[in-house]
Amino acid sequence: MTDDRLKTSTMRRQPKQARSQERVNHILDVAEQLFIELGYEQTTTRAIATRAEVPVGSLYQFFPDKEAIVRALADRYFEQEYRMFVQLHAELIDVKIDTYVDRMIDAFQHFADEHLGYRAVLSQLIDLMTATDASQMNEYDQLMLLGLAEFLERRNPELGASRCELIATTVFKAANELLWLAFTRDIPHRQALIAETKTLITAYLKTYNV
Amino acid sequence: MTDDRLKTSTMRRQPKQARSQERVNHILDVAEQLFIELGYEQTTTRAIATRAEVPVGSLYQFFPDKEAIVRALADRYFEQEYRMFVQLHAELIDVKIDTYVDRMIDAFQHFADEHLGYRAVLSQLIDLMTATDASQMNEYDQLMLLGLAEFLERRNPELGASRCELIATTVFKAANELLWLAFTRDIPHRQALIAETKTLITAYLKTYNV
Amino acid sequence: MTDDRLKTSTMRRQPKQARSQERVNHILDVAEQLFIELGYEQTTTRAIATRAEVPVGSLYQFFPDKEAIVRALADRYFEQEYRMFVQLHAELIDVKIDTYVDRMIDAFQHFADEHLGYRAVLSQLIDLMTATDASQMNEYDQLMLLGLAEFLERRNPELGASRCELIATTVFKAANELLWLAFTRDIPHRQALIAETKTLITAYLKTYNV
Amino acid sequence: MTDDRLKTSTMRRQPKQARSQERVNHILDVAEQLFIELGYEQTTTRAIATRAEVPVGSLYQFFPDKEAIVRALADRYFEQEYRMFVQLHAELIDVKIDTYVDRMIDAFQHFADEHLGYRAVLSQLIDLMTATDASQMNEYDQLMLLGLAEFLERRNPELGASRCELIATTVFKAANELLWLAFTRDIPHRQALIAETKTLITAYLKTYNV
DNA sequence: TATGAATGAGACTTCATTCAT
DNA sequence: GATGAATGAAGTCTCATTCAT
Repeated sequence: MTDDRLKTSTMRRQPKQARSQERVNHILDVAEQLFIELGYEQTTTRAIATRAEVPVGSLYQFFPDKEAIVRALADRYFEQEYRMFVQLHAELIDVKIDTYVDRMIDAFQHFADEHLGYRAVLSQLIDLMTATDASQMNEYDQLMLLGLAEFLERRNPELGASRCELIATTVFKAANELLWLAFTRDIPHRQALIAETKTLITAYLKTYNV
Repeated sequence: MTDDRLKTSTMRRQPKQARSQERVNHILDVAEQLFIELGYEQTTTRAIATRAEVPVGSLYQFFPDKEAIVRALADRYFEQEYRMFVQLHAELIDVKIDTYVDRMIDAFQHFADEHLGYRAVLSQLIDLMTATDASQMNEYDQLMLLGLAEFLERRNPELGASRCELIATTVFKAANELLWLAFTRDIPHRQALIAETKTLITAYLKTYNV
Repeated sequence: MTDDRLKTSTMRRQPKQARSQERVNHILDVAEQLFIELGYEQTTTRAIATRAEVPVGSLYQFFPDKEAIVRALADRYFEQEYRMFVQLHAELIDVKIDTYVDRMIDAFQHFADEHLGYRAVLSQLIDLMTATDASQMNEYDQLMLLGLAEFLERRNPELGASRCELIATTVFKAANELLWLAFTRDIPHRQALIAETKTLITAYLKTYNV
Repeated sequence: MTDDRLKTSTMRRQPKQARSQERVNHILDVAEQLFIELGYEQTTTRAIATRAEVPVGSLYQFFPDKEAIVRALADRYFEQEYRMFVQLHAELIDVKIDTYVDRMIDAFQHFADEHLGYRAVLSQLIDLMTATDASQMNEYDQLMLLGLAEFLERRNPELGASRCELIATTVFKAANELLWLAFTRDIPHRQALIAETKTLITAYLKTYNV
């Protein structure tokens, strides 16, 4: 589980100076907000530039095109989420499965709570990928998945690596979807849905004695 | 659980003649294909019209605008899916839960197999709704959900109606997401993932003794 | 001063039956209303047909194209206005000029009062003519002008025919414009403006001892 | 009577550089010509752009939409006309009324002579206003009107301000209309009509001892 | 004769991206 | 490097008119 740094291959110029890095982050913040408000297609590069108070020309110095902005935004999310996971995972390495599930789900929910643009950006990212390649997970998701898989295998070595990956995938996707759904509900329903999610995942994992 | 009528409020003119109905369906088929290939925004009304070999004007005779096309497409999916569910649900009313889950999931997978545009269309629909109201489920999904909830309550009346609805929601969303994921995989992985989905759902429902 | 009948050269088919004539009039009524509400260009032939509760096809049976509708409408106005003028003119043939001006202006104002579409239609007519030929007066206006000119000449034969035509033209145009302006004002201002118009015209005509 | 600034609120971007200002003027010149030739509705933005040899995009950089072009054109006229009036009015402040009328009318006729698009543009402007608010005069016309009204009151203070405004309005409208009419006539008739206009206005004003 | 679905040219406008300054 | 005016292809949608039924 190597600790990767932010992939920046999508950026035109790696800002060397702190000042530029700030600018890039500011642009991303603005873009995130606009994507949430208007959606990707309805958000114009000019709108981003204007709201970020940078000239369009400058924006294009950091990002080769509009698509690069979503990608950079997604990268930023992935990295943060991944960091959160790695740290919590280390803390929970020895607790029993109910606790692991409980704490993890709470953590992811908390993350989503604070990153409202995540879904808007992600769904756009999926659209962009559809147009080109296919639905491959991003590197960080992959890493988290492997982290969970290893964890499961360590707990029940009989399962084998590939089976554990499958289980991890199942857990991730199911939990992820339900967490998103929870977000669209009011607080009481949200709590209930999150509790169910925990029940679902725990029941599943228990069938594998992990 | 009444058998509802095709919602056509999104259409400008309800085609009365078989000829026109055919045309509308053909337009929807073409639109579906293009949405899959290019995504909603990249698909132009002109492209739809051209590929469907109808003049744009005709297209606009049936659909007031581009958005109405996605909505009509979604309606078409929802209705078909719902019909499928109702019929199968009736057949499985008395089988044990493992079998119910097994057969249902197979059926939904089969449905998705044959309606590749479903997801592309749905995700766009979500974007459109975000712009206006919020993430409310469509009528048909709602009906299916209630169908499942009633089924659960009949099996274990102690759960109560609202709890059963929550469980049903959880099941639907989790299964749905995993099914979509399965779709992006090659056949062997897909089968494995579907099997896991069944395990997941069954384990969950068993905790409720249904 | 021959009494002309409605010019119908612009109509495709001269409705022979009373039923059709009614229909044509109804279409014109509706068109008038829509031209007032929306303007000529914004009024679609379909809108006219729909509101008139006739099929578009039928509309095109009476009018070769959209332009023909404005023309027919204008003709209708001209004829009515002309009739009004002829009758009043006969009544006033011997009164003194102040009275003539007073009564005539009141009459024209009354006419405009009851034909709100007049100006909308007329201004469109002018645009249409600009595109083709030029600003020639219509036949009925011409007839009214000659009527007034003859009247002036009879009162002061020294002026001569052509001079009287010039004076008549001046009177007509100036009065007409001010009457239209009066229309855009609220009632008190309107009354004042009409009084001024009478003063203006009377003062002018008195310089010619008519 | 302050000398007002060019109203440019209708323009998207106030061209700061001489180069851009030239471009805007050129676009307006071309638009004027096309409005004269074809009328407002028949003149397409593309046609304007093409004839002006600018890309459509550039046109839309200066004008938010087609309507803004007519408005800007009208503003240009109003301002020029107003300047002309102010200057001449100052020169004629002490002459007797016959001379004032004579010189003013000649000046307005001369202005119209050189601005053939004026009427086409104005009549469209009226249509546009009808759609929104109502027939309110533009600022410059208002200023000219007040200028004339003050002039009249100074000459005959007994009339009072509001009465003088009414007289000024009457004079303006009547003269304006006849001038436009004069334009549609050949030179000899035009001269005659203009002479009559002077007679009309002078006779009228003399009834007020100004 | 009556109908109204069908047609498709073309209108207005937007916006990602470039490049001269 | 920084700027933002310039570009023009392309998108959505309208509507007068026709013509098969």
